[in-house]
This record gives sequence, structure tokens and C-alpha cells, in this order.
Amino acid sequence: MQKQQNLSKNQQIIFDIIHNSSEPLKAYSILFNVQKKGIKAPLQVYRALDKLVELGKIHKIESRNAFIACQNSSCQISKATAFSICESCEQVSEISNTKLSKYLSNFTDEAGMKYNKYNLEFFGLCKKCKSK
Amino acid sequence: MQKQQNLSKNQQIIFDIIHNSSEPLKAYSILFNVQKKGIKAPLQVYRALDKLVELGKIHKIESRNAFIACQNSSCQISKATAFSICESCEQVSEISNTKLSKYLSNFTDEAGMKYNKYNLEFFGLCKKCKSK
DNA sequence: TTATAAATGTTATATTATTACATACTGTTA
DNA sequence: TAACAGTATGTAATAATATAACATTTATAA
Ligand SMILES: [Zn+2]
Ligand SMILES: [Zn+2]
Ligand SMILES: [Zn+2]
Ligand SMILES: [Zn+2]
Repeated sequence: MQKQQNLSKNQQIIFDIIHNSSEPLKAYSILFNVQKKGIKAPLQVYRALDKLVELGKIHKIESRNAFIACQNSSCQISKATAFSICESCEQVSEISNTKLSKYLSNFTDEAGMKYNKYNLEFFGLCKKCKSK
Repeated sequence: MQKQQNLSKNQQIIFDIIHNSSEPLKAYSILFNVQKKGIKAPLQVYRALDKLVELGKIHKIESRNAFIACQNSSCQISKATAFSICESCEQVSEISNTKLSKYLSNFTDEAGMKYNKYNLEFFGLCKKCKSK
């Protein structure tokens, strides 16, 4: 529940919920959670989510349409994200691996083109699920 | 319009449309396109899309909710995909780079975990857009 | 042929996301 | 202070994306 300077009221409420969640949250599940706090409409949620993504405080897991808090002590590099996703229990964690991020940030395609941003999602079975 | 053995009628119709398109297509835009061919309902489109993805004939661009034909002479490795996306004109192309795919397929995270599948999306400006 | 899996057709509905417009707050500068 | 710009909020309506449920048909193969 750590107070983040410079987030607006709605942004703070929604960040806290995502940050305290052990799993990625979907927009409408967030909406349901914050209705008691006076946030009533989808758009209020989506606006806060957009801003938080832009700030790098949260990331969107594209394959799941869900959001998790940044786990890299708030990476401003929302431009270079990598996640590990368990296909059984849907647990998601952010991968923080210097070699990987260097490799991808420096990646140049066949045409010599470089990219300023990437998103990588790995899928498999987490330890827990594998041992079942 | 190359005939693909072993695709069903609906799958073939929808594959052809995607394959002939120069840009990623969205499900409802596909639906609109095939209504004259008797495919009237979203579910018919989604079912064909699911199957085509499973077969590796098309891929879903997760960040865009859109589909493109596989550009790697039909990769059966729908399990290891990488794309280049222009943030200006939305042109998408599939990246086929042996070093990259080897690197990612062999990637092991801090916990020693390996993954059986990944999807990578690079964002930037394509040549055309950069020179503008 | 009989059984099984895969594909189709149809209706309704659930889920995810945006448009449009009005208002309020925050910080800066004339 | 007043005027302004930029950001954030509130609200209603609607658009866009995707799935559930159920009935039927077609393909494949034992
Ligand atoms: Zn992060
Ligand atoms: Zn798991
Ligand atoms: Zn491919
Ligand atoms: Zn471009």
C-alpha cells in the first residue's frame, strides 16, 4: 500500500489493487473491486490503466488482457518487457535478465532495422504445476 | 489462393483471406469479408481462426488482436513466434532469424526454468515511415 | 455400418475497450 | 489574482472482441 508520489487519486487506487494482487488483474475485475471506492465506470479504470502503463508502474500481459505491477522496482522501461506465464495456473512473473534484455534491445533484423520497444511472453509450466 | 490440403471449407475461406491480405486482419473484418460466402456468425470465424493458429498457418498479433498468415513457409512452430510491428503504419512482418529463435528457445530463467513456447513483438518504425 | 471425432450452423450473451461530451483540479505565468 | 494550459474526473452510450450453449452435419476409420 506504499504511497506513490505523483499518482492521481484514481491512479493510486488502481495501482494499489494491482500491486497487492498475486495474479494479473483484468480491467473489469478491477472495476468490480473499486466500485466501493467510487470508481463506477469502465473508462475511469481504463484511463488509470493507460497512465500507469505509460509510467511503467504496471504492464499489460497482452495474451491475457490483464495487468500486473512492475516487478523490477518500477522499471521506467515499459519499453522492454518480458514475462513468464504458466499455462496451467496462469501465474505470471516479470523476467529481469540483463543478458536477455541487452540481447533484445540490440537486436537488428535482416534488413538492419532496430526497434525501440519489445514485449516478450514465455509460456510453460511453473515449478509447482510441473511437479504435479 | 493456393489450395491447402486438409483445411475444411470455412478454414480454407478464412485462410485465403488472411493469406491474401497485406496487413493483419481482425476477426470482425474477416467476418464482414466472408458474409457473401455464407459465413455469417462470429463463432464460425473464431473457430476457424483457432484451428488455423493451432496448425501454425496463421499467427495472432496479440497487441493488435489481429491475424496474419505465417510467413515462414508455414512454420509448424506456432510455438516460437517473433514479429516486427511499425507503430506508425501498423505494418507487421514475421521475423525469421535462426539465432534469435535459438536464443529464445534455449532461454533459461533465473530459476532454471525453460519454456516450450514464446511470442515476441518488436515495435518501431519501418523503413518507409522512418524516412518520412 | 457403427462409432467417433471434427466441423458447422444459429442464437444469445459475455467480455473488453472506446467515443463523446461536460466538468473539475493543478500548476504556471502574465 | 486572473487567465491559461494541461491533466484528471464523471457519466452515458456504444463499439469491438470473444465465448457459451445447443442442435446438426460431415469426415474418418474401425
Ligand atoms: Zn517492469
Ligand atoms: Zn503453474
Ligand atoms: Zn510463422
Ligand atoms: Zn511504417
